[in-house]
Amino acid sequence: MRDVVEQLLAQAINEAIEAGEAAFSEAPVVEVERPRDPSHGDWATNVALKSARSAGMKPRDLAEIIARRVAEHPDIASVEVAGPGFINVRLAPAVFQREVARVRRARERYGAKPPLGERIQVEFVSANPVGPMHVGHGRWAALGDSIARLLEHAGYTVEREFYVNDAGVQMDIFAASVSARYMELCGRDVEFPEDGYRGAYITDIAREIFDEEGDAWADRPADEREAHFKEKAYQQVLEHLKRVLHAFGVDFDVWFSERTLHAPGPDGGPSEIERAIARLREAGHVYEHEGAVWFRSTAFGDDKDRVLVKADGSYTYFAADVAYHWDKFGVRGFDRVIDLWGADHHGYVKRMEAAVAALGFPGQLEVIIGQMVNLFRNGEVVRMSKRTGEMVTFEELLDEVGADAVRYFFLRRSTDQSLDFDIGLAKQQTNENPVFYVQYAHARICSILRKAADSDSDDVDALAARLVPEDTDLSLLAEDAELALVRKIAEFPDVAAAAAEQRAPHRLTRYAEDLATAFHQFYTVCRVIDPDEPALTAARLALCDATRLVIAAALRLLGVSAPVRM
RNA sequence: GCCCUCUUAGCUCAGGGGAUAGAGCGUCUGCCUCCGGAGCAGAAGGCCGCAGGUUCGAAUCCUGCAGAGGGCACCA
Repeated sequence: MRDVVEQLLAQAINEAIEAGEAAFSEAPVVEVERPRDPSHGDWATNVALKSARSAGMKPRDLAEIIARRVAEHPDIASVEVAGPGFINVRLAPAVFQREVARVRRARERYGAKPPLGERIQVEFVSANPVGPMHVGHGRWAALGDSIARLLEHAGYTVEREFYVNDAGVQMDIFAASVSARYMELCGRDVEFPEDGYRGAYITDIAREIFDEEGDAWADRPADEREAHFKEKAYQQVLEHLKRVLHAFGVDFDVWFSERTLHAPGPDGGPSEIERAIARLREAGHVYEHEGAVWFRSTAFGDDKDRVLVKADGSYTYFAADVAYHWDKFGVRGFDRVIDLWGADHHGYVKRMEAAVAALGFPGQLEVIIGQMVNLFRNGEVVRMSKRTGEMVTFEELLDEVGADAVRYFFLRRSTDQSLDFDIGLAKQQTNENPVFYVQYAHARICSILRKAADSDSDDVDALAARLVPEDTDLSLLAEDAELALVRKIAEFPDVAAAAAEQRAPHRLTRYAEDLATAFHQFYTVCRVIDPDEPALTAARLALCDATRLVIAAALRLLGVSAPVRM
């Protein structure tokens, strides 16, 4: 709706120019906004304030000229010039009434853009496959998936990717830890690795191997045993990750193994890491110093240069990441890549951006830093420590609270804000819980549709189609509460577009709550089903149905279900 | 020491350079002969951390300061 109003105003300005009423040394750019105060109309623009100088006129005089032109359009109910030179526009009810029909036609595609032909990769979670997901990973999962949904809605072609760090030292420690627990189960006296993982899940994995394969591995050489256990345990953790994420409504298109970057090329040639470093070297961004190979990242805005190959000849984690990002851009050809990292990785952003720029894709990597989750239970902090193993895993949280509430709460805060999650509150099914407030509005509408159709069916789409014919007269929707609700509905495309552009799903949670409120207000004031007023009933059912569809659309972008009953 | 994020109502937080700064919770007052009260209406509550600057206009942009959290490896 924003673009329509902007176009209308731009057209009015052009008419004024053609009529010789105004001349600009610089072409005015029209931007409209929704006034905070509804008494100021549906949309407002400051174009007269902005371009008064280039027109050589007083802002208010210019505003008057534009306003007079705009007022002639049939979609405009009224125009006024206010304050220093704002132009406030009120749209005709017919504009909003048309929007109800548009929603019911477009359904979940309401506000969605046609394909732009631009491919974006969103990489998120990417937890080390050495243990269960923790609660913070859950937040990245909700965030990454919702951002992906928003981008798809905005017309991008999106791939979701999970980077599996299956090649590093962490994996060795992991294997050694499982091996030690296994030996304990076999009754052998072994020392647990000092830096090993002490979580109970390590013992669980060891027991599973023990139950399956007995104590046969106890007498084999340690490195052979650990190599075997590494793969077994790795597969188990990967299955765990996939299962939990799927239960959370998050499914990745690609699980990218770090090992493939270290492996020799298809013809036995250099690995992807070696090729990526060679590429940087050819571009002149690599030098040697004290036996190590360095990337001159300072040339691209980093604080200091970074090591790619250590003096002992092994690659840094960063070298693998350079190769990984070469693969994203150079091999797979994404137009844009969004990496979602935890706050503890923010120091890594500059060097990664530098590497991507050096590889020839400046500005195409976007790193989003998500803040942490602090877990509470009824006001008391729940401590989480991976080392000691005393932790609430994400799976436990999911089991206890449920996917809908967890996702909604994780998405309700802005990304750069750390999040206090209270398990007790999220489980509460009361008005303190915004998820239920929104879902309740949806279920309530479904109940109205069932009642109007005198049916007990859960197929509300079919009920709505039957109850509201195509030619329903929507001009009967004229009460304040009705128009306020339609206005809120009509905001959805702009809100979804802004949320996508800003990578900010939390805007949608707020919108969903506002929409639910507008519906409840309407419902309190207007009786929907009235046997004496069949035409009005049909119009109001159409409005209810449009509300239902938009609530469902908003929740879908958040990855939260829209229940038909509660 | 350097870098990143945050600081808005009693609490938890929204706020895309604009008009009288918003929501939820909490507190107080009302609304059920009627489609789901998991609802609705109203009241009280603010030096937008502090100080400068840019602008016709700043909670919003810039600089400095203070406070909170996180990060600073030839770790991953």
